[in-house]
Amino acid sequence: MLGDTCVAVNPEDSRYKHLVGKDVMLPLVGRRIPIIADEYADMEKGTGCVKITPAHDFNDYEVGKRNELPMINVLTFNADIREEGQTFNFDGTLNEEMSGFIPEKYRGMERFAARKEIVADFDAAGLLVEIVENDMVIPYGDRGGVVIEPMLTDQWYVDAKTMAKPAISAVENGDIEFVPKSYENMYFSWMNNIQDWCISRQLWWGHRIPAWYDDQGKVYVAQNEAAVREKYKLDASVNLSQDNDVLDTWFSSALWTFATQGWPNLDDPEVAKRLADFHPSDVLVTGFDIIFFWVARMIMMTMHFCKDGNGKPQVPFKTVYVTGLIRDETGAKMSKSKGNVLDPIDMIDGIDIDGLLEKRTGSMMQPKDAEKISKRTKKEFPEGISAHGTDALRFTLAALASTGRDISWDMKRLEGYRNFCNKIWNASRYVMLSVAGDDVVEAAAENGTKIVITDAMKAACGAGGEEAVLSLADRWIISRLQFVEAEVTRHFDNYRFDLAAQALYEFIWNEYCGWYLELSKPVLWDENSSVEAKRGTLGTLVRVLEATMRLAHPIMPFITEEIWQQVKVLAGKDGETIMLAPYPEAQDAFRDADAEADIKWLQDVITAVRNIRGEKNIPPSKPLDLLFKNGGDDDFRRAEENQTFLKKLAQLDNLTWMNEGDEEPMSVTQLVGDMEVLIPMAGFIDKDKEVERLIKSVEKLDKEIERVNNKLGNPGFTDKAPPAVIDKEKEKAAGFARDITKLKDQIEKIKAL
RNA sequence: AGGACUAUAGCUCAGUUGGUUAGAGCGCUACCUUGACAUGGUAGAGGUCCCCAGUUCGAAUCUGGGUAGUCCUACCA
Repeated sequence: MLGDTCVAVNPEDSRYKHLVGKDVMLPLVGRRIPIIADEYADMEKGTGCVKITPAHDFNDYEVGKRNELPMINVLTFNADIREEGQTFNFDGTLNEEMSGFIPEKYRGMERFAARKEIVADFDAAGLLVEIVENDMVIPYGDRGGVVIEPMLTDQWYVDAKTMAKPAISAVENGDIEFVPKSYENMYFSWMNNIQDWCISRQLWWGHRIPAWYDDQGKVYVAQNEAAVREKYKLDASVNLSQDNDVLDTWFSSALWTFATQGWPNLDDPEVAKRLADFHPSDVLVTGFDIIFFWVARMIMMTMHFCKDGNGKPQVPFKTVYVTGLIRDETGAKMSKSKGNVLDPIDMIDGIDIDGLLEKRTGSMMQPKDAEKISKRTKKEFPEGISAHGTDALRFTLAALASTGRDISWDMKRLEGYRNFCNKIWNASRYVMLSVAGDDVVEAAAENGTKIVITDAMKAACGAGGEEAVLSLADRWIISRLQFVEAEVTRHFDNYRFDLAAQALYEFIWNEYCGWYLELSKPVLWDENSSVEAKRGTLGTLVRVLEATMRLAHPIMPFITEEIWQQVKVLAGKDGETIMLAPYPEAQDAFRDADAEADIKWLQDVITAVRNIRGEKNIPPSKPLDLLFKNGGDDDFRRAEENQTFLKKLAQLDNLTWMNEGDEEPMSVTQLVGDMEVLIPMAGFIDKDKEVERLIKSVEKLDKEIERVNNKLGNPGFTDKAPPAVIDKEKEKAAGFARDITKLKDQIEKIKAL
């Protein structure tokens, strides 16, 4: 009421049209104020008339500016009523005409008391018609918890619209790229609607505003006081005092890429060189929630202050990699007051439940919150958090970092990747056991020392280039290593840390540990293997492990360094640390499509046998006989060449190739390509169950073949689809048909037995 | 209110420009103390790709509408 400078009605409001342009007398203060028409007044609300207080309300401020109304500041910095209102024109200059008079009884009064008093005085004067409940959202201060009152103050502003223009085009023309790209929309929508930026803050911590005032309040701006005196030719007789305000933290932060290199001391040759070398920088990694606050401001400020040799504005960085936020297991944002914050250190080192409770509730201001949080914490982590290690945490973050989405933290994933670290460690243990022998490895483990690498060990691995023969498995894993190297590199290049992590996981666990280590055993444990063959396998074990450690190092720095230090010499490498070792690069010369195809066949046969064991509940310890049937030349060759591998990994006694017309014993069958794998099971087989199992497979294939045939029978498909797609479908159909024929044969045979 | 994003297995998530029998890890089931590892091994079950319509020979994928959720911005005399 004390600061009102007009009454607004809606221009469409027929009730009040005739009053627009007239004045009313503001009660209590006796101020004469105009009635104006402004669409801000809502005809539906209340009387449809609303009083306007431009100095103490955001909306009213806008109305005031639109209608060029004066503004009257009636509050002190304590939010008490002033002795007299300060009256300004809409452009901020002092207003001499409108009175800022405040009745004596309100002067110096606390704001809420004054409000009550004014309502009471309205009532007493017979001016109060009714009091209506009105729900509204009022902003409260974070720190003090009191209602925030907008008011007029002097502040420093940056003309953001002007600065935004080059910053927008830098992203439009690709000088700066967001990853993922979709965040560019967010950036544009912010930059295109940018408001002038208030950069002054009333805090004690920060860069002080470089503005000085003389005793008359006249303002001078320059880099420092001496510069001010020189620039404005002020001698020592003029008293100068610097503005007490400091710069917005984002203003200071926006200087980061160049200020850290020594800007603005460009005359210093070292600073100039640093800027030339390191500016613009490459990649900024940040959360999407500060694209507005920081990223946009950095781009604007840098392009304003930094120019290249031709005067073209420099960007601060070329790529902005935007991460998601880590949320808790229920998807809620982590916050202290909710008590759902997980400290990375606790996941690395572990913490007991008491320590965790103390951490989460120790500094709570509200005791009732503390109780809730401690209950929740006890339920979620009854035993506290166990130690998982740095590498596991880092790997988990990489694996979960798919682009453009938040991460709901999953402790189970962390456990899985801790197990992965353990797996790697044990694989390296197997390699060292194979190279150095049990006694040496165990002695070293007991003493906590490294295994001393002898010349004999090096020679056993072929580290000096001694003659070696590679097994099929050796050639296969070397070929697969090329593949994973290329994959991981590609994913890193695309900022797909999740896919890089997945490729590493898949290769190390399934291919290297799951298959290759097992395939190395028949060679290493066979007394009849030649020295060269053993050297080939040992050398491959060691070299692939060494390269894999370098490949995984960015995501698991510690365990890879530890293992690398042990195996580097065996792999013929040297160097102080894995950190300085070159990153692996795939080499086409080491790719071996034949070896990959052969091993694929081997895996399929072994899996087929294991499948039969699983289905029929035959323990792995019981050796079986295996019959091959209907294979081609490749099948025959592969079976011949890989007898040792097959016997060891599938636990087989005899391998027999069936010829046309041979009597077929009662067997369980699996298909491997065109070939059939048979396990004779006279006496153990349940005829009905086996038939049932086979019928189920046939039914599944029938469905597939029906689908494919429908497709192929559709002229729309055969006319319009690309030939490659059609061929693929035809091939599929033929394959299904072959399989069905074989399975049906098998069903007949079993039924006939 | 305006804008953006998300929806795929019980859970956490992949699925590149439309053509896969829709994948991974965890969890689940059965079996296994085989000389790296039970923080392990082998095999397996589990999906109306939120709903509706459209485009197309063909849609988890593209378009429109709807539902649910998350976030940002603004405002509510």
